[in-house]
Amino acid sequence: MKIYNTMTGMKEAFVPLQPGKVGMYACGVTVYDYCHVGHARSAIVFDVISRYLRYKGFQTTFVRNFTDIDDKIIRRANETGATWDAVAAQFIEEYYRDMDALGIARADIEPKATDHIAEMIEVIRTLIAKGHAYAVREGDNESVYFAVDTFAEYGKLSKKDLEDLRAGARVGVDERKKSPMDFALWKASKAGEPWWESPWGKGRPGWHIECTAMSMRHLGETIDIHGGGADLIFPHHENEIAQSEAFSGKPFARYWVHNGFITIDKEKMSKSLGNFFTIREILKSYDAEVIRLFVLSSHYRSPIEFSQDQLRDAEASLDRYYSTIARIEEFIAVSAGAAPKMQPAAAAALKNVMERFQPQFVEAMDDDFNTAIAVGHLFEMIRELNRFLDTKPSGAEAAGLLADAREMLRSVGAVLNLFGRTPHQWNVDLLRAKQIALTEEVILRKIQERRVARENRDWAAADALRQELDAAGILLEDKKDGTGWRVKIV
RNA sequence: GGCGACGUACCCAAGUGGUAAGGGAGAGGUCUGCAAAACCUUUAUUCAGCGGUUCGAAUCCGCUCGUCGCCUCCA
Repeated sequence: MKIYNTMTGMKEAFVPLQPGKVGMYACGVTVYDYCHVGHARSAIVFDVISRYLRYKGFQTTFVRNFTDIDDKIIRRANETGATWDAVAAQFIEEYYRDMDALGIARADIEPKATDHIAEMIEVIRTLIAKGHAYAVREGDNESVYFAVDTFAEYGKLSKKDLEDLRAGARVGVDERKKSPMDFALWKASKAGEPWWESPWGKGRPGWHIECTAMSMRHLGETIDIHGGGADLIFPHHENEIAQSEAFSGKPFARYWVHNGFITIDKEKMSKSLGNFFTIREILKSYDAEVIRLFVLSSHYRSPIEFSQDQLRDAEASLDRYYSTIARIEEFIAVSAGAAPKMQPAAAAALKNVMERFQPQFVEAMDDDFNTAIAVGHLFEMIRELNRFLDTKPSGAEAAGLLADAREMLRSVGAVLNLFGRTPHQWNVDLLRAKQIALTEEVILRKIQERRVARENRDWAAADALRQELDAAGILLEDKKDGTGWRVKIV
């Protein structure tokens, strides 16, 4: 298995610290607002990575944190009149609502920054003792900064040169810092801000220190995989490395994994640009699985352009998948008991694709979690299954083959957490996602009416019913043993 | 200004040395009472451009053009 490591800029063979075990930490969200599609991408990517690691047999411990204390949370609290911890609690809840909908599994450990203040203080103390950090008085309390000059390898992750950073510093230089690049480990609390008691008086943690404290507490001083969005490379992850390695003297993470952005009109989707869609907004008109497939159709490091067209593409692909599964189920129900019949060439072609399917999936995922290729193979299988069905086979052997194929798709789909529903459920859920004002009951009644009309060879009445449903967004499919319905895509 | 990505058909997208996956859209066909789905055919002698290395390059190197990201909070 190979993983692209941001640290080296290369795909590397994945060798965990302890054979068979993986410790992985992904930076989660700061809980001050609803999540947007960019957050969804990151969550989906690391969800799939952890699922795949388990699929490969690694005993995986996955930690994803919540940043529940920070300037933005405090600001939000001040704006809304709520307390800072109420804001955090609310948006953790909202986060779970969105992520649960998207099929993001809970991480094994989901720590909160504020539950690890003691660990952070311990790390900061040691860093001061080792000469890597210094306290600066601010009123009655002190702030503590990490002295970047004491960590010779600073910049190794983001490939930045300390001199360039200084020269290009765009932020107003804080007079109290020894060097402009020094960053806060601990912030003296200002009036009205939340605070914790510390050796430096009343204060609160800086942003980066929480990940060091939580990662070490839950996974040890060196972990296998540390991930997050590409925008965290600098300064967040760079600073984590500096403080963590200065503290422990050991490598902090062996593989650094960063997902690419979601863009709109080629620009990064972000709060500050205002060009974002919340997960919740998208879920008003698309099924959650559509978002998942949209994300997993590209490699996790590539930028993906967000648009309605893209979502519709993903929706059409999913519909194709579920339609094929529906065909298979129908075949098994209807034709399995019939006289055995299979065209040898068609059966051989299907068997061939089936044999290659799982190894190809593993090969794709082993190559830096290439879900785009994996999804490609999945749809090749779909095409082959349809081809086979078109040869009109029958009998138990054909049914067995199709059942095996369906099971393969299901088990591989589970790693991506896709394709988990029945075709019927997919269509029922689409009624809601597409806000179609018909219930399944009504649709079935219309189909019944149309059946009667067709039996009477009243084609005009039958077609009128078809058109009526079509106008509402429902397609009817006449088959040998009856008429089925599906939600029209696009 | 510094650093780093990326540029593959109408659209999306994989492909990091061996002769262009897959999906969508379009056109034609098979099937169908009409449809739909599905399948078949068709859409890049070519991978932003120009040079170079090589028996061989979309893949490696150089330059040019274009787009984006990070350098400040950001998934």
